[in-house]
This record gives sequence, structure tokens and C-alpha cells, in this order.
Amino acid sequence: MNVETALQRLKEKGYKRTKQRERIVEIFVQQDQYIAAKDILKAIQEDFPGVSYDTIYRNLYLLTEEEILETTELGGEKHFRLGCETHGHHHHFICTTCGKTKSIEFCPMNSINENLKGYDVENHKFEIYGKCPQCH
Amino acid sequence: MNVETALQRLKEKGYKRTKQRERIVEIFVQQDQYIAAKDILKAIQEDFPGVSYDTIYRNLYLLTEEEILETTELGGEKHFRLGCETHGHHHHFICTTCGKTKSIEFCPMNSINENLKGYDVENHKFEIYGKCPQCH
DNA sequence: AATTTAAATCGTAATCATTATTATTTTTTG
DNA sequence: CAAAAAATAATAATGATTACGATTTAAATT
Repeated sequence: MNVETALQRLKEKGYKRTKQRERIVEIFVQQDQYIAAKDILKAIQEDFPGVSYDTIYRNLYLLTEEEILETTELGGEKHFRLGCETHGHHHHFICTTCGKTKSIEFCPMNSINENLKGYDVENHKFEIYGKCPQCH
Repeated sequence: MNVETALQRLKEKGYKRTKQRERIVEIFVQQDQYIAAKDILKAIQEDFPGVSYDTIYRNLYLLTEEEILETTELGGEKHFRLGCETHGHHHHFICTTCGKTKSIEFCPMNSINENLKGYDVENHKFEIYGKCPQCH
């Protein structure tokens, strides 16, 4: 996913192209890892000193809604990263030190043979936490 | 796990038996589901009107540390439940409406054949979210 | 290009979960 | 009972997230 594709997808839905929104997407394209809202704010303030959390969160949630970003909760904070739809549905190993991830192609939902009759499955989460080779 | 066993385990580690702590464990034994800190507070205030969040969280974390409780993050809030060590390591289906859970005996870590050489696995999470038959 | 309008932003305040602090109280042990 | 350690109460502080009114901006329209 690149910046243009993402903004194009938003445009089709009637969302406007703003410099701030553009920059937010850019940051995610540059740093291919989970990032906390406060770090997005910090990064974007170099170009737009006045941005508010309102703008950050509104965009992060919009981008997640439009499936441009993925989200997970790390240490009590929501983190976001570019959704890597390039290789389909998958999960992540997440480094608890640097936040970098490694894709895990295996999805446990495919292997599950529990009886979930009567249960309406909406979502699932499979994440492995630990130290990546660099942080080990 | 019953109240006595839990408090006994704490005693062995040198932790004291207090009425508040006792009541907290009791609540978890009675309600076998994930509960948010604020709901524990609400429940315990019926007996101890003056309890503070400090007491709640200190005990929740202590009980988690001592592996009497398990924890997960739901909607931006930490939730706790009695650890069901009776049937070993397992995962959960969690109802997004009532919070009740169904145990999933399958653990994806047993089935994983990804190459995680060089990665130090500390933890993992596999949770399925949706509606239970009652809330469906 | 100017006008219009809906969307987005800014600046700031409010909310909510969680953590910290200090004085006081309680449990346990000798 | 007395002493020491642990736990609690009351309250304040922190930090993430959400909300809001006024203003600005992007994009569509004339």
C-alpha cells in the first residue's frame, strides 16, 4: 500500500485529501511497524506544529475503518500499522521492545475444530509477543 | 479454584488476609467471567463503601501475578477472570456483549511451524470475539 | 475565478482508566 | 499486648482518549 492508493481509496468514499491526512499515511508507509498515537503526533508535529489529538485519532480511526490501517493494543495503548493486504489475512509476532513485527501466515481459525455452533464469531486475535533478533 | 485455596496460596507467599482481598476473590469465584476493574469496585462497595481503586488494582495485579487471575484487554479496559488452571493452558471465545467466555482447548502455538528461529517468544494471545448463544 | 457547502482542523477542555502518594489502619507474629 | 510489615483510604496526578465550538480548507458548483 502506498500513499496515493490509500488517499485514492478515501477519495472514492468522499473523504477529502488534506495535508495532515496525507502526512499521517506517509508516516505509516515509511515506518512499517505498529506506532502509538502519541508517536504519530510527535512525527507529524515537525511539519504541522499545531495538529491536535483530535485530528490524529479521527484519522487513525478513519483509516482503520477503511482497512488501510490495522490496530492492536500494546501496553495499554492502541497501536496502528499499515495493513499489509498484499499477502492476505495473517497474524503477527510483535517485538515487545521495538514494536517491529514479523508476519505469521498461519491462522488458527483455519485449524479450529472446536464446536462453536450457536456462537457468532465476529473477530479473532492471534499474536505472539517476544524479542526480535535485534532486541534479543 | 475456590476462595480458600486462593487465599492460602497468598498466605504462603507472606501476603495478608484482608476482608477486602477476600471479597475480591469471592466475586471472581461467583462470577466466572471477565470483569472490569470498575465493576469489581462497584460490587465490592456494597460491603466496603470506602474502598479505593488503589486497593482494587493492587489486588487485581497481585492476584494476576500469583496466577490466580487471568487478564485480557477488552474495549480499552483491562478485564480479569479466575484462571481456570483445572484444564490446563487454553484460550477463550469472549462474548462482546456479556463478557462470558467459552474455553477453547486448541492452542495455535502447538500447530505453528513458522520459522521463529532467532525470535524469543515470551507470550501469545489467541482470542475469538463474538456473540454467545444467549446474546445472539 | 468566486461561491458554496460539507468536511476537516485547531485549540482546548472533559472524560475515563490507571497509577501514585501519604497518612492511617489492620493483620500477623513473637 | 506490642512491634513490624502489609494493606487500606482518601485523594491527587497522570496519560490516553474523546468531545466541542469556532475557524479553516478542500472540492464541487456556478
